[in-house]
Amino acid sequence: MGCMTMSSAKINAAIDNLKEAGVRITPQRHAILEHLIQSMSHPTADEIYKALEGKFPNMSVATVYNNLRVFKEAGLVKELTYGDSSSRFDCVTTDHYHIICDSCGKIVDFHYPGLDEVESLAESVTGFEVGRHRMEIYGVCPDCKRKH
Amino acid sequence: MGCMTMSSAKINAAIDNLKEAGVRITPQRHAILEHLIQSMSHPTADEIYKALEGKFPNMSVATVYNNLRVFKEAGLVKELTYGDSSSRFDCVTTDHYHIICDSCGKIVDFHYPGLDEVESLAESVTGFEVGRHRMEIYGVCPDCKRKH
DNA sequence: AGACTAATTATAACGATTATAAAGTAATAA
DNA sequence: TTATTACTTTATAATCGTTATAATTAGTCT
Repeated sequence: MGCMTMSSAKINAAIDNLKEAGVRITPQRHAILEHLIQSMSHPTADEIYKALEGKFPNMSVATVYNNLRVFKEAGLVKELTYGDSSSRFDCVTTDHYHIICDSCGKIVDFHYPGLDEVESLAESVTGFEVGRHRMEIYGVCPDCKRKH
Repeated sequence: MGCMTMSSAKINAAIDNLKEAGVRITPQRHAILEHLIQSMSHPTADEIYKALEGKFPNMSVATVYNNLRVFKEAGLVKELTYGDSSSRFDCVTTDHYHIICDSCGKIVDFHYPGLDEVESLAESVTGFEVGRHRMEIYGVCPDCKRKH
């Protein structure tokens, strides 16, 4: 099974998901979703907008934002908010964390079993009812290490 | 030893720290630092600005931002960037994490030994040279639980 | 005091995101 | 099929946090 085939399977699954939620699949939505799934990066709204302006010369940047919100509400996409100016968007597949290069900004996924222990400690110490957590690791990626 | 005394000890320590780094202690800087240390919250730049406009009716919001940057560079203050619009600022005392209420936005500190294991796993899996990490836990605080 | 440097102020600019209103498109009902 | 309705996109303006700029003020050092 080739790479493109896997991508289109993911796209189809996502589209079915949206249809069930009563969301119309417009050409723009399809393209944004496709771009999110096929690009291995974690693009900003503007990057998506620019990547698709060839296919959709008249698409508005508001359409990108609107539909990213729709996808978020459907649980298909997560918004990643780091310190820098603009949000990045990540297709929700399996749970994973991100490690971010301080030097070039590259974001790499990595898996870790979970941090239930931290959550339950926080719960008992603070009295909160814990729902979720976020974690990012920062460092220098192999490429940037080599360059220094 | 009363609470005010402890606060002023912290303020003095912070001021000594800045002086050693060659930073002038202006009245504005003193007030911003004092507010950051004494307020138990994690204020935004605008909240600091508004809190001090009684004492400094002519202070510019740029002064708040400028000095928060100075404090950050001196290692006295950490900028907290969550998904919402504006950054929050936290005096660096001891290492701690934050737990945030999804309902009212309250931020509570909590301590946890550390997540060295996660860092070293990430390092070996990704080839990054890991420097630090951030983590936040989200949930519903006791007050908001009661209200529902 | 005089010269130099740093800090503050007021204001304008910037950039990401959101709101608005008009026009287009698809779904549904008569 | 046509009319009605709701949804979507587009273009544009507005908003808001933050940063840059230039002028003024204040502190430091001979």
